[in-house]
Amino acid sequence: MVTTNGEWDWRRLNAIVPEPILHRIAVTILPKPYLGHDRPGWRWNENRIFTVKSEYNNISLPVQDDIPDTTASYPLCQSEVEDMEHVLRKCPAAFDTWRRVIKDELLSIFMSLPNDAWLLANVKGDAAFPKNKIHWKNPATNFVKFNTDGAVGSPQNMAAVGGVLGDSSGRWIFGFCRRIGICAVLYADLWAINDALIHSWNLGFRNLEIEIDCAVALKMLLMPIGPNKMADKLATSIRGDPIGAMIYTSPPRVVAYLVDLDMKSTDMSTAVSLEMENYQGDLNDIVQASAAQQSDTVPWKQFTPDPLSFSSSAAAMEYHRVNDFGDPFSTMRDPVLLHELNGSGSSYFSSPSSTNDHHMINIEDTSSFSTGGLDETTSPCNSFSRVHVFHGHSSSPQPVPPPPPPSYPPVMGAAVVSPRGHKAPAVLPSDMLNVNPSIPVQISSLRNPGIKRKLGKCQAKKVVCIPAPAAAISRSSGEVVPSDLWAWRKYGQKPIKGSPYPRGYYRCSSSKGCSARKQVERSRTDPNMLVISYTSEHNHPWPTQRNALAGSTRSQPSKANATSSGSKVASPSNSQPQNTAKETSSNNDKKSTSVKEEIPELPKSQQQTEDLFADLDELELDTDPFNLLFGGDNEDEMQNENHPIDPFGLFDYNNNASF
DNA sequence: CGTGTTTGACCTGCGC
DNA sequence: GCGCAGGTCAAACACG
Ligand SMILES: [Zn+2]
Repeated sequence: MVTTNGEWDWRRLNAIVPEPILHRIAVTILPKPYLGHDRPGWRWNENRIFTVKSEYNNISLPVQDDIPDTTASYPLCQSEVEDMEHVLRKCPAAFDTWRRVIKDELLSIFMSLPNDAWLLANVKGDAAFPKNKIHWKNPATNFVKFNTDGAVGSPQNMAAVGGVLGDSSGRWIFGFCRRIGICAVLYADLWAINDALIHSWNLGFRNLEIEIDCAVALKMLLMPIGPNKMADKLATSIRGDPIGAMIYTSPPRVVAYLVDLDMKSTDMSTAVSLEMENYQGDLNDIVQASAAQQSDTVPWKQFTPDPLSFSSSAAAMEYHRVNDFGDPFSTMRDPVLLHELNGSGSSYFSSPSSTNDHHMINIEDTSSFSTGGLDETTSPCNSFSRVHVFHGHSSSPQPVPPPPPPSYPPVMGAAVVSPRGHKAPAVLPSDMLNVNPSIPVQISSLRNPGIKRKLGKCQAKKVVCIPAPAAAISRSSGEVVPSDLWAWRKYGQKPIKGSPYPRGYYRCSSSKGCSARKQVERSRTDPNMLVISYTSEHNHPWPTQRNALAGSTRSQPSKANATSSGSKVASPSNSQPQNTAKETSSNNDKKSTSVKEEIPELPKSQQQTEDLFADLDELELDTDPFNLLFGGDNEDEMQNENHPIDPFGLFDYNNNASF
């Protein structure tokens, strides 16, 4: 079940192990040479050696096991008291949350309220206890800070991790997210920290502050290092191939908007703080989107990870360069295309893009695909086209050139981590970062300006390749084109010769005189990829108010069934009911109310494998424990308080690679 | 009623 | 000029 490389043999596992188990296996660390050999141990004793005393303690005291179950919720503390009050209030873990949320001067009163009054105050969102906002706190000068988070979603405990890297002035540097499989929140948090450390290392940052929101994970990481300590085991061994990784080296859509505000603002401090306050929610979105979206990248289905990247900074670009040879994820088996788009700030497509990377891709069947505007030579989408890089404007601390990967056995357990809200900057000496050079990522930002673009009328056309949202694919019919900050209105759909998938035509609907257009179609060579072609520029800023959802068609016109056979525009999906995907997300709140655009569906045969992940999109709803805690009250509060324009209320994150 | 999609008809450019 | 293919228009329809 393990390959010669010491990794899970997904081909064999896939044949005999049910999918839920595969998800759990995915987050299970295989023995590594530098971690020592696995050996059986007595779980009830700290040194893993069986003693009668330990067994007596085990059977006589209801003490929680110190190794969290990978499927159940982890024990927040070792307290024997497990009544409601303890769980909600007095448990150190719960208290830590309240301490961060409730204003300091009211905390003692809040915690001493009688149970019913306390509950009532929470349920009603009592104004007597205004909640703190959780702020981004900039790291110390010359430091960068990684804000990491792990989330576990409702179906099957599918977990995802994400992180956002910012510099001491609050600028976005980098972000990532990926789905890791099935595990507990604690494991997800640890994975997130692991990923953050690796990314930081590869970006060349050595003065790193990590902020996590999981006190238990922090506690584990700070445990003394010992051969049999759980902290050592976990902190030094949580690593492995990413399942589906998304890398953001420039702010995704929404954050980019705030970065744009930042650039236009004369009050830098205000703008920056606005920007960073959104990182919190954005991170959640990233994590959740990762869980929901990247389901086609699980290792047992597709033996390659699936990173996406949005580059803005020199540091990030350097990262890509570095990743060509030194990244811990470099064992990814398939080359990854880095599709690069010119642009700056909000104007992602402000200049003609001719920087497609043809160094690492295989262009298949070019001739048959290049029948229209979406010429394959201008849209290098194929099965390897997974990475997109956007040049942004945000500056970042110049990273030191990444040294060669350290030799084993470095120890990560000593990394200084601060719980969210605590300022505990710490230097991570290079030898404390454990980077596994056997798992590099093949991401490249090589430019090839020599590629000539075939343009219709000397009109700049920018082509983006993005992975189609898996959740949408899984549905039996209508799919969802990932929305971006712009409002698009579909005005046509045509079958394209040589491609089984029709092309959708969209124009900007937020401004009447705007000539911006976009075309969306599936890549013929990789149906999991969407080719989005943008034409013309918007002549207006981003819409700050989303149009009403009215008009979003949820069913076909009745005559479609009768006439589709003879229709010149008949598409393979038109006769299918198209309501499932939309209605699934329609019960979500503001995050999913953006305009959805229908895109051609996959053939039935390809849908079947995707159906296994049909429920993953529900991860978007309930994975944020913070929202669960406050029932959305806090979200409204945040919007009203400090966000003159709240992109999170306008745009969803079904896919954040759509610009 | 405003906004959006669907879809047949129409327009345009291109090759022959 | 003709046919083809891609792009656009706009009427009909859907939805809240
Ligand atoms: Zn526009």
